[in-house]
Amino acid sequence: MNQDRPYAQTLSRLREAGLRPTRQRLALGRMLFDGGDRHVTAETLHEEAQKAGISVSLATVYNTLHQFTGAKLLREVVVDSSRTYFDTNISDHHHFFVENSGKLMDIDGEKIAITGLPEAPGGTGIARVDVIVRLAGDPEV
Amino acid sequence: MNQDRPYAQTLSRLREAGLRPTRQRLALGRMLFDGGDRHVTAETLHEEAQKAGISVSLATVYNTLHQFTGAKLLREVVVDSSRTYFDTNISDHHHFFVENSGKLMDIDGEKIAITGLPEAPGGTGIARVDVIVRLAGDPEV
DNA sequence: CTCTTATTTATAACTATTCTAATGTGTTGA
DNA sequence: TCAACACATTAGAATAGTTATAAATAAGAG
Repeated sequence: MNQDRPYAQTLSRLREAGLRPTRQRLALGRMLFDGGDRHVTAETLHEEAQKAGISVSLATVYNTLHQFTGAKLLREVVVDSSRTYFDTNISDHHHFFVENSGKLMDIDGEKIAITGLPEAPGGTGIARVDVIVRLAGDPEV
Repeated sequence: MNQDRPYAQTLSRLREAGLRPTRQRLALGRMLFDGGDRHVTAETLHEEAQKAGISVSLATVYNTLHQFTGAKLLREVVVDSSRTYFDTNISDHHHFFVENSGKLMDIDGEKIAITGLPEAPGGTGIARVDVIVRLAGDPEV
């Protein structure tokens, strides 16, 4: 897919977000957006970049993940108090979280319906509803 | 309530859990279980103890919170990747989380119904389902 | 009261993340 | 093209929350 213009997709996303297409952002953007939906942490993405021979500092990985999140290219997922996950799937959806391996899996937002939600307390509004289904055991995949 | 035997409730809970009723555990247990439902972090509970003139180290607060959680006297709530919250309400329920103040509020589990949950992937089982309703703005209380 | 073992404690260590200040790079426009 | 400027990247220091360590203390059994 896009063998000849491998960065075209990321490039236009960066442009729309008003982010300069630097070498680092292009490389990270491509790793994130070129496959299907992904869940990464700063550490895992940094490691992946290293292995792919891309020289990028951990600080830049953090910066980039946050900038992408601000630009709505990524979404932050809070499931574990010891790490921050970022999700390339920004559509409405929820998660399975395998507690002993730290693996996340998407659950299509349309599949799940939540009824009976109380109204937001006065002065506030609902920013988002997250459903996290915590799994015990090891998925056999 | 229990003016004359203020630690009786905590004492029996500790006994059941097989935890020695030490000065620190009794004091923390009382702070946690004597009022209504509470949401604390190690820091907030430690600070509260200090203010009440109870001498207990932060390390002990952490130990105690984890022991209480292990004994199912508390539940851990993951809503924010920078702190760990503990909830004295151990019945089935969900949460409002006010993002800018870090305040948690319970949502009765019976009020909410979730339909369409996919089955747990093979090899795993659902350990728990958490619904977090993230609120923006300031509750006018 | 004494022994044994669990508990507490101060403090060091650790981990994930953010900050800082210096260096490097993309973009603009002359 | 290239100078100049604003924006990015970087290494490493700093920070926050939490956990580990090892010595001191206190609870329970006899």
